[in-house]
Amino acid sequence: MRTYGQYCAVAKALDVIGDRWNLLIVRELLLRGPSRYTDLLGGLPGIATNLLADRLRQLEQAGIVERYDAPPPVATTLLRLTPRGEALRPLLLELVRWGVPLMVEEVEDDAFLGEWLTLPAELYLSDQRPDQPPVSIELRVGDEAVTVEAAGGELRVAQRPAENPDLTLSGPPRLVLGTVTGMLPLQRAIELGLQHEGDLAAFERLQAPAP
Amino acid sequence: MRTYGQYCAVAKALDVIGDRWNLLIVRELLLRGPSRYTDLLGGLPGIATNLLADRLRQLEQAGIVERYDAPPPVATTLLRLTPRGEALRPLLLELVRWGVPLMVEEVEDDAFLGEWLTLPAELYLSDQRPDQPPVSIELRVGDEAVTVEAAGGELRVAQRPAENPDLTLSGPPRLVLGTVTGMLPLQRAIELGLQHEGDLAAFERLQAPAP
DNA sequence: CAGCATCCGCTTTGATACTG
DNA sequence: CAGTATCAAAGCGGATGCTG
Repeated sequence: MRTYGQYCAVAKALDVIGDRWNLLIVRELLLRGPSRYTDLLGGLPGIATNLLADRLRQLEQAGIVERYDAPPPVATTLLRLTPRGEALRPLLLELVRWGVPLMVEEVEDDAFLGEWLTLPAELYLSDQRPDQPPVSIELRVGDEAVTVEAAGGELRVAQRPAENPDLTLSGPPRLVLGTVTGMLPLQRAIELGLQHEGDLAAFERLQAPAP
Repeated sequence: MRTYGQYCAVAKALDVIGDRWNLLIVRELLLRGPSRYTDLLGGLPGIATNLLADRLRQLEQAGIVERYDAPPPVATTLLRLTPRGEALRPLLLELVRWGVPLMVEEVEDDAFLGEWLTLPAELYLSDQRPDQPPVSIELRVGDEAVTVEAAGGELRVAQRPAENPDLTLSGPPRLVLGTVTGMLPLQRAIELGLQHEGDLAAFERLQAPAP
């Protein structure tokens, strides 16, 4: 393992998670939970398969990822984060917070997966009206759906279509993400082409006042 | 610039700050404030000079670092963080938080600079007794000193010797850092060779209860 | 000396092909 | 499905040279 050779906590952390792709692999495992090798490959457009194999070995040795044999219905080897790996969640959220302003730029031909909406949703949305009855909102980009549910002050974000959403927002990645993060006011996003179906007031319940 | 090509905030952030050395350069500028090129070189043991020049250009173009001409007493070009660069501080602190457990391992022949104590000090120490009169503690490793001052609920950490410290703690990096982070109880650190001079109670005022 | 640029041997990456 | 094998191209670290 290549190391910076500095007795500094930042350098030591980067020795372990600073290599290219490492934090994106952690992102995928955080978002998807236990995953098969091939699922990770699918969630990491652009990675070379030998690199993924390599990095997983590294991360396993560093105690961030572990392998285990899933019981019969699945019956294959799965990869998951250890507690030490889960402990990277706050770091990932900080990366999101700092990275979101970079998302205003054009998409060109970037890859996009709906699951990538879940971290920003967790970071920027919350239940502002715990006293009100639950609401559920579906975010749609292409054929990928993310469900955001607020109930009793709790927010739950899941990577699946909603059953009876109070509101569905759909459109290109930039508009949906911009709306979620508050970088784009809802009305402005709609003017720019964000599709909506249902009760727009449901969204206001989730949106924290601008920080 | 090499990019992951993913429309995801984590990936976009790493496109900019994920390259080797980048976050350590930000660390140095956070710790030292505006710095000359050569000072950065000194604070980054192991970096190749061409890489530093390269990365500084990158960071400048990304709006994280800026150059300016210092007025007469200095009379040279200095490098400093832009507000966008300063905004990386919470991320660096998360890296410290996650990285500190890696510091229990042996030092081997890692480089060490006293300034690297300041981020952990900020993260792990705080004024627990705002009502009491101010205290000042000096941390010493070799000939490098860091001063931690608590007064009225505020904590200030500076990279210089203290004037009239209530307490001086000195010893090898592992003992001083272990004490600051609370990984090593004070008494245990002293048994292991941490030197102290002054009022040990001053330290307890700064130490937050284990989280 | 401060602030780089150039060259060079080595390692890492990324794309593709192939295997149990 | 879950990787390994191969190889060209890019990046890295170290040394050295150039310029104000």
